[in-house]
Amino acid sequence: MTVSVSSPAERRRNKIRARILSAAERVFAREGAEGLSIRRLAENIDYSPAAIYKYFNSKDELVDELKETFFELILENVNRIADTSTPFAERARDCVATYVQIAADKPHHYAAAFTGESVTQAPVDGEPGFAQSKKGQAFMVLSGMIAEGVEIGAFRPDVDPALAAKSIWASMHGLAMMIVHIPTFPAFKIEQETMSRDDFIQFHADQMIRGLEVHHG
Amino acid sequence: MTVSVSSPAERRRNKIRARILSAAERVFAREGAEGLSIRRLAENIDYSPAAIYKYFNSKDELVDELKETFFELILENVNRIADTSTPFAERARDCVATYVQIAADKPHHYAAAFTGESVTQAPVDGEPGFAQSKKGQAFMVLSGMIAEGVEIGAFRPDVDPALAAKSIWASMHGLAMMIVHIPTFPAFKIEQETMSRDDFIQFHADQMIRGLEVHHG
DNA sequence: ATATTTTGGTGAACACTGTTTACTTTCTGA
DNA sequence: TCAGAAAGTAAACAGTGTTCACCAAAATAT
Repeated sequence: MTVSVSSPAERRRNKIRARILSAAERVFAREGAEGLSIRRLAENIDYSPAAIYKYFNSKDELVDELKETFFELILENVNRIADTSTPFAERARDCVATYVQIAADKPHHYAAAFTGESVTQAPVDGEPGFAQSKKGQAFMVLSGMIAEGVEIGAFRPDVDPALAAKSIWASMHGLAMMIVHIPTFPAFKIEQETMSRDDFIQFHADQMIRGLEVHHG
Repeated sequence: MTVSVSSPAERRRNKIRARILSAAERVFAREGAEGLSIRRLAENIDYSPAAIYKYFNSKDELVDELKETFFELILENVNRIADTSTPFAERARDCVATYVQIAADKPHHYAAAFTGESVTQAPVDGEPGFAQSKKGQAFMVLSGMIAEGVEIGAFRPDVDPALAAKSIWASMHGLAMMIVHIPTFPAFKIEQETMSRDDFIQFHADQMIRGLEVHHG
């Protein structure tokens, strides 16, 4: 084993890999996976199309890496909020809100992160480490927060945190997907008089959390 | 104008159109839009690829028709349930459950119905009749049911039906998408001990509705 | 310093895709 | 019967992801 953790050749290679990813990121953010063609990408970075295959085994692997770093971004933000000491209810809402907002900011990333997940295709034995994936980690943070809510006494004592987390995650996901696919959501363009997107996100988060709260009528 | 509402030529044409759609439906259900190629489709029905363009202007238009009839299926079922006289709470849950279940049955249809909706692309002026589309009608049914819930007194009097409907629709949509993209949802394959899918759908529906109910503590 | 192997890069091809064009055949309406 | 429309087709265009044989340069080993 060499003593230097990264040889010059290795660093040079990583640099080019990063340049490819960076160029890919730019066009992917605007046009999604369909719009990102190997040939166009190669032209952008002034290489031959085949060269890219020296750095990535396939286009799918390349965009997988884009998706993973995207969820890393979500995870970082959500985690940062989850660790603050603001009141529990606010904190929970803020987590949901930033999750959805980041999704709305990079719609192609978010949609692809789930869509590409192989519709209907059987999981490849145990799923390649959902718990390890950034997506899985983001879910764990959410799940942990809900457990905290139960401990604190903010939520009904009979809620199963793992179960409730899945339900809330689904609801969050739904709102994110709606915004991603219907750019004007929650408006339908017919109606002019509607709540702003940010307000609606808050409203939705409240609605979700209300389902877990103890009924203090 | 001819006296016969459909000439023999016209009927023949519709028959072939239907055969194309039927063949397309079969492969689309299994492999989605990507797997459905004009050439394969043409081979299935024993025509030349170009022939299909005498019946449809583009592949997109063809699959749009598949998606629309799919949402027609959802609309019919949800409508049928909404019109029964079973207790309100059950009825509401059943609507959600069947919506999600039909989505789970034809994952490619459901995913495509939203995914193809043009991510991030500006709506083509007023959206081509969302209220007229089967999707829009399905939303109206939901919205109506919630309004009914408010009148009945089952829901808090301060809920805006249109707003709540959007929130619930988003939550429904999220669960449907989760199931579509993660075939084992709500399990993550790591954990063996989990609630069954149907039970989870019920749980999720309860959770959503609880957010609207009056707090009878 | 020389020989050898690995790496980075390429042009050309393969097997696909949706779509269009020019052309022929078939059917239909007057 | 005959003009014109409709139905159907082969071939090509312009893309796509990917692979293969090949070459040069750099890293490694002798």
